[in-house]
Amino acid sequence: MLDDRKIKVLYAVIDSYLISAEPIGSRTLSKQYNLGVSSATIRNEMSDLEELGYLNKPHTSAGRVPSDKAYRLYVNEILKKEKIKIDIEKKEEIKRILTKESKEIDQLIQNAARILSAITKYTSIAISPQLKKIKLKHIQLIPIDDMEILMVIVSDTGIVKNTILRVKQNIPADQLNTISNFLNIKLKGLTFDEIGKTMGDVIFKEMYEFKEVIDSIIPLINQSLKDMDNVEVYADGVTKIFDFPEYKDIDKAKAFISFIEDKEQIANLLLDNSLQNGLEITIGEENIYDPLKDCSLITATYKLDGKTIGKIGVVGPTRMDYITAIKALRLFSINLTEILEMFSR
Amino acid sequence: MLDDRKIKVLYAVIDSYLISAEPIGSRTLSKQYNLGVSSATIRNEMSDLEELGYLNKPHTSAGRVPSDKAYRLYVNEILKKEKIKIDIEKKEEIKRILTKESKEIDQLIQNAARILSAITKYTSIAISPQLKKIKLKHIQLIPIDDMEILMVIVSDTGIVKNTILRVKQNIPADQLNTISNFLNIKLKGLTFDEIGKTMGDVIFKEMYEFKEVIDSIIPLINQSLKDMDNVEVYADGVTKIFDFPEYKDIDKAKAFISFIEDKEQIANLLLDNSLQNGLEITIGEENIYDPLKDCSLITATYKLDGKTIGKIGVVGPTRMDYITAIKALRLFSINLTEILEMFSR
DNA sequence: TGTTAGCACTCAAGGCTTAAGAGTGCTAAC
DNA sequence: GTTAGCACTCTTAAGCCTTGAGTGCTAACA
Repeated sequence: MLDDRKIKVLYAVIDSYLISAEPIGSRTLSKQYNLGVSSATIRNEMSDLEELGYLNKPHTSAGRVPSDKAYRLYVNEILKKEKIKIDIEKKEEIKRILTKESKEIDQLIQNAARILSAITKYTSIAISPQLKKIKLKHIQLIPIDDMEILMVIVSDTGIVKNTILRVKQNIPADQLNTISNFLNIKLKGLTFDEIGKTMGDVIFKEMYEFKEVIDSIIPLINQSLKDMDNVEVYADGVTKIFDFPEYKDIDKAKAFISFIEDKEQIANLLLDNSLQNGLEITIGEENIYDPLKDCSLITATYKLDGKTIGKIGVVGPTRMDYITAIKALRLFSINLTEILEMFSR
Repeated sequence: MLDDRKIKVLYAVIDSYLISAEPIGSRTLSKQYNLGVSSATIRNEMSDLEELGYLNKPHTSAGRVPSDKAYRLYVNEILKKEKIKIDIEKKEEIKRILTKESKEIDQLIQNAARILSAITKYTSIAISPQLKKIKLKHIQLIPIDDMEILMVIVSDTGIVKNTILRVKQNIPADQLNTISNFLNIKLKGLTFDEIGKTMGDVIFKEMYEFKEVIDSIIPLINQSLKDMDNVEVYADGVTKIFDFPEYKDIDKAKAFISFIEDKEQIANLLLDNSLQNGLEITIGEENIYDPLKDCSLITATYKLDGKTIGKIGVVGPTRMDYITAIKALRLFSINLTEILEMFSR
């Protein structure tokens, strides 16, 4: 469908537009790119490419601009050719920094978002792991006051969460200890999902002697688990969007920043296609969310125990430097997975 | 120095500018405000006011605009006259919402920032309490793995912090328990400041039998305490700045948003004058930080045990609705203090 | 003496026109 | 099939003019 020369012309247009953000015409193209044919011929090819939907004209005499379809072709080709080898040295350097600066997982993801944005010059977004998929490593109930119990939960990824449970009667420390130990034995190694389901059954049958105490605690634990299931959303480099001429328009910039600031929406965005594995690129109109319809979103997942547990990505104009962005995301995907592996050991 | 009529004219200019954001001329002023004199007289008064530094002219034929000095006069007058009675009903409603939606202190401050921004239509910023000033309620060391100990710290405001300590040798659970109990007895009720100072002394003398174990833990605990001393910074409604015509300029908007996004800078800003008590208003050039030099910043403190432990504020154009903002901040100051009181009980 | 009307003057902003420049599409010749 | 040439299109920037809001000064008035 697209012969060799058409591809060449198309790539030249894309290349030029990635750099300049200006529509390009046949004559300029023939001067700047050594295509071996005259501007008139290029003109004809460009006309064909427009008809095929790969190029757009902002107006009659303005030169042409790549369409989403063109970027899609271009990106698919990049991915196919595996041009994108990550720089091992850079990877290791970033891994060092991340490991050094991050003591817990939330911090790790936040730092990753920060560095990713700094490297790519685009806005970065990320979600921290969904607890549902993470395994319990330790649970402990600690008496604080007469009516207050601190519940501490440690996951296998090193995440620690605590909730203060307010109970109606005083529960002696040794009872709490016994209960803690029991819960540990029964629940250790289960995901939070599984805990949610089995909790009721197990407890009521086997811990009859502490029934009264447990009755008052169990709903609180369940509630706490539910509360914990919020994924954290991080964004960094939001104002980088101002660097792109396509966002010189204040309303567009506002829409973009407002969108990124809305953590809930970003969570939905990143949880879409339910953490499907690997690298994902959504170009322009392919995006569901309106403010992203002239952006491209590139995301990568990170894993633990072979299971995808979170996502990190960059957002920029469709005219973005896909190669750099893809490289960076591959790199972070691998690094995060490796560091999480270390954390959980 | 300023006679009655000058004040009247000045206030009319301010009033008009607060609403319209446009420079106002003598004729328009005389038509819209019932000042009882002709535009020519107003013209003379405005000329005087300009000479005195209360009015500025954007250019020769553009009408006049209040200066920072004018706003300062205006604001001082507002504060003096105590015009600003807070709406008890509204206060209680917000208190209800805050109490309902906030389980821990960080969440409380974040929610407060969110609601404050929604009410005032300005960008809000806040810092969570500085741990230094907060008292320890409970500390517990929990064994997790062979080489890992979880340290949980509960403050009197209900803040819970944990750190995983990695130690070199396995420490038996009962030893950890003994140490925990000892630490609790010795440190309970002290502020983190005081703990940092006395820790070394107390421990080494009295816990000789666990010296070896403690030697390996103490530095880790100290480090953790230091790590914890980061105040959290929250901002909300950042994009509200786009609603003001003075920020239609993209570079100004970028500078503003970049500034607000820089949490460290905001922390410095709010920690300035070291949490001096009460309401504070900084107008335009009074601000130290460049991006705020045409903004006004209004902050209020919140307290615990009579001690100021944090700050919340709004940032807007100097042309801001001071009365609403001041009312809102008074209200949040009181509410946060009251809710913290509840939390710590 | 303070107030006011009147008038000349200033300046920004918006509208119009024009010219320049980049580009297209078509045609005819190579 | 490729290319040169040309008429045509459309945006952008510059220049010019007009309009309108506003100022400051002067002279007259109460």
